[in-house]
Amino acid sequence: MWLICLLLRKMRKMREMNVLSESMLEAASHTPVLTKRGLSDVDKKIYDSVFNAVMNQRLPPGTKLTEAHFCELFNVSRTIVRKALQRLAYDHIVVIKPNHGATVASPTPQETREIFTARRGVEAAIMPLAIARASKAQIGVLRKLAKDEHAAFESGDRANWISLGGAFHIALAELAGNSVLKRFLNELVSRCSLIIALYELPGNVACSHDEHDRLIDVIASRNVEQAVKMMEQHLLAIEGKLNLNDEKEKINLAEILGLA
Amino acid sequence: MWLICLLLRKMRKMREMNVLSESMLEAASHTPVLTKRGLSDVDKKIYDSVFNAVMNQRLPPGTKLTEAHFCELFNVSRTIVRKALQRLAYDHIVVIKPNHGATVASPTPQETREIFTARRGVEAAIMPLAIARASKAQIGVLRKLAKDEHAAFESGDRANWISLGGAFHIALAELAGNSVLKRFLNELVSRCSLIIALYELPGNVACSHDEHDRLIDVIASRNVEQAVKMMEQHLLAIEGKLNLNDEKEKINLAEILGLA
DNA sequence: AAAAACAAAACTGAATACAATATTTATTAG
DNA sequence: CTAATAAATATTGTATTCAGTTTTGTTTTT
Repeated sequence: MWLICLLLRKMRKMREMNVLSESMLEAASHTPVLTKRGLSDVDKKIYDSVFNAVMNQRLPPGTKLTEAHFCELFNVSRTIVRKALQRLAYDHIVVIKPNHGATVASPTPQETREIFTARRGVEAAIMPLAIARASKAQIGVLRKLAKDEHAAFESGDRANWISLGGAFHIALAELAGNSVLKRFLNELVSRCSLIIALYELPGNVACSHDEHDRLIDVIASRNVEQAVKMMEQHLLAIEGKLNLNDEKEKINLAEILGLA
Repeated sequence: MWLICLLLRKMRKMREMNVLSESMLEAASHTPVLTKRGLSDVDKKIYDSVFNAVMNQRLPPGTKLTEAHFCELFNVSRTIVRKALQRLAYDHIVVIKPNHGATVASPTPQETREIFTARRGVEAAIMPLAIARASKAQIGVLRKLAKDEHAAFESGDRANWISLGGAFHIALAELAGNSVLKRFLNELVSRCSLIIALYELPGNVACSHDEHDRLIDVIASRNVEQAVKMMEQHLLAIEGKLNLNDEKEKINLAEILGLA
């Protein structure tokens, strides 16, 4: 009995205490020490490096991000590292607990539902603006993105494909020409990427290629009402494919231990 | 001729270089040095103090916020002050320019339009959620807020009245039960308060008391479609009362100098 | 007298140092 | 050998220090 207890505790730790390995952050150091002036820029590099690693699912949720580690990797003081981590925390990519440092966020099912609800709202607000400003050329850009996404899917590059799926939505926000909504969507899309990494049922697809294509068609036809509706359906479909029962953890632990 | 030039330069400086005076931040120091442990909390105090001062229009847009000043006021090191200022910058309450420090944000007309557009979208997303969860008691809370708002208006306490006007919308977001949308709206409402301070035509009212009352009626009747529409109208009305011509500055300078 | 150049002060940017807290490892009693 | 305890280590929180930049004030030059 105590053995199971011990194992359970260990399992929980293993899950929560992923450790940052350098391979997770694509070689971002190699700072050629050409920082002419005191100008920083490095904090942005750290931010992007973590952000991209999370988006591409190289940094799994729960991974501990130790400040000192980044100091080595980027050759800066903790001052800079902390700045980057605090910004990441603000964007809900990482979570900072006082005296416990930063870890990659792992949204709960409840949070997930809230995020998707918010995203539906924001994308609904974006759509009419995007349609109003969509030129032939810009629709071409969207089509290009959908094509790339399809290619990534075919080639089996799952991480890249998820990333491109997000890029399509970001491009739409860009098109809308509202920097506030774009920033909101940016946060939501990246958090959704995190969520998909956490909750997507294996073998399932997050965002089918055709749906984006059909969305582009409706946008091109400038049918606002239909476009908004289709976007909502699209997002509901993505959410529906997640495994969001709140008892995920329990179930997993049970099956890992070969019980039940 | 050079005198006019000099005056113009001085005027511009006066406008942009408001100086933080302690009276602007309601007595927030008085730290009884009871910080038992290293636990901070102070950065939140600084954040709130600035935030409230901006919301209540005690800190006008453009005011320079010097780090050292806050160090004295709150008896902490610049580390803490910087953390608070960076968070404020993230929420677009203040703007940080490299090597120039933090100043209270002064949104441009273009930004203003984007903020209001975003706000219409976010509030439209919030409304159905709020209606779905609105109990009798919660509607009572809304009515109480509207009443307080009316009282503040009657008593001529303009700052408090604007603040309460925002509080009504925040309460609605709270009711919706979506923390993400609530956070978005929080940012938008506070930025709108800033904007009203900057752009509202004197003698105009930002948010008429009756409108909130009528909104509550529609919410109580659970008519989602009508409520969304009314909210949109309400926000458009607020925006419409602003003086958003891009040449505001030029005009003001000219009339200040008594020319034209 | 106006403009330019220089000097001083104020302020921000970033690294380091020190203190507090958490986590791990070692130790010892049961 | 387990469980509890204590030391050691690692990590975060905050203050201080030094360096670089901007602003301000003064002097010098034309």
